[in-house]
Amino acid sequence: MTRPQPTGARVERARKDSYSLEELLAVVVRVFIERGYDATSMEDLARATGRTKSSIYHHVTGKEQLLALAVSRAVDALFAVLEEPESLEGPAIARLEHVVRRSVQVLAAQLPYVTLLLRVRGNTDVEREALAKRRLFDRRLSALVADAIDEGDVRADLDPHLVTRLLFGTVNSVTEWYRPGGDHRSQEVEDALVALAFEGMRPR
Amino acid sequence: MTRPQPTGARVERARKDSYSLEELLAVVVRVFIERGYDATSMEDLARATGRTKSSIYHHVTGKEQLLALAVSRAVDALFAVLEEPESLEGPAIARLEHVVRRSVQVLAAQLPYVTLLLRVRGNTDVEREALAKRRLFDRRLSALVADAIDEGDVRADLDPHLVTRLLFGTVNSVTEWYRPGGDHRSQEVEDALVALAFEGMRPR
DNA sequence: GTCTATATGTTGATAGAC
DNA sequence: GTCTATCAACATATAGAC
Repeated sequence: MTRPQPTGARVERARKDSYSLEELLAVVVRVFIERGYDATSMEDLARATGRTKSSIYHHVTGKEQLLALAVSRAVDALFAVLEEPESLEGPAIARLEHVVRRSVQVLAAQLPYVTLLLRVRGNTDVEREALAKRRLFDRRLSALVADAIDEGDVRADLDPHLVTRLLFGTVNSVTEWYRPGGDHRSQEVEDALVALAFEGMRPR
Repeated sequence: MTRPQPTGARVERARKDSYSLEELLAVVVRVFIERGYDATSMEDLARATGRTKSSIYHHVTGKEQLLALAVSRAVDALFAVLEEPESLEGPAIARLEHVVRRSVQVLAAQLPYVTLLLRVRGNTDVEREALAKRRLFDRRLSALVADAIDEGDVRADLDPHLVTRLLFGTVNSVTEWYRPGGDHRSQEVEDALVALAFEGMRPR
């Protein structure tokens, strides 16, 4: 979903533009999350980046494109997980565990972008497209859970869709409190989440 | 947190005002959730309620008070759960299960208000106060989980705070997809969530 | 308790100088 | 590529008639 660098342009120029946009986006996303996308004005973004509104309009067509660029990073990273060999081969239960683990990793590594993706509501075209992508992702996960039930490795007494929703509700909820360098490390969260989801809270 | 009806006023009048505000609030909260609090204009609310902006200003001091009224309903309902006898007496594991079950019930019964509470970000005083209440609630839950670990009924190999966050992250994530009259009934969600949280996905 | 009309500020976006 | 200056649209909120 993200476009590769224009190969024809002078390398010096392309590199500089790209860096500029990347830098801009990092700041913008931080503000979008802090204040909410809608509550954030272009003036806020100008202040946060130390530039003027006009300068931002030189890089992007408007506020909505900034959102589009940000959520596409999250979407790309999450869908890439589904294409990894470990997500495609082997018993469904192992594929499911891999997708859960990698989702937590992506969430931690791309925290601002994933957070923004999960907060999208559907007011604009960009947001509706992002929601459509999320639904597509959910459908892939649901199939994985259903397969794991068929193979006898996930309990069959619960509705597969419900299990999917609760499982990835748990994964997604991590964006609400996980902070790099905070109380818990990414690896610890990943292990605890998998342990709880697969084995439960009670001692065995 | 919600004030009782003024007992001195004429009953007819008080009842009508109260009903009016309740009716207004129900519509307002629906729009807040649909479009997001910040993205919702007073004009949007006027249109949705079939009245004018001025008419709304006759009932409340402004947009922020509407948010305050809405989130206080959710806060009140959730804190009431913590004061129920089953939340205060008996083994910690049983108290924990009760709070989880009742939280899901409250979430389903007061879906719009709880949804709004969980989406609050902290831009205004009202939002910051709501966030403070949520932190207070979380601390009570964390103590419950810690007690259950001490009593040997929850596995001791995971950090209590982490378990709390994942457990109630799962509960809260239900607002993202649960709809009354939708695919799953409230009771089914409650049972599945408790089953997964306590026993895990794997067959025992 | 509702309305129309309007004050006052802020928004996203553009024009044009440097 | 950044700036200042500005626009038209829209925001919250209020005044005052009915």
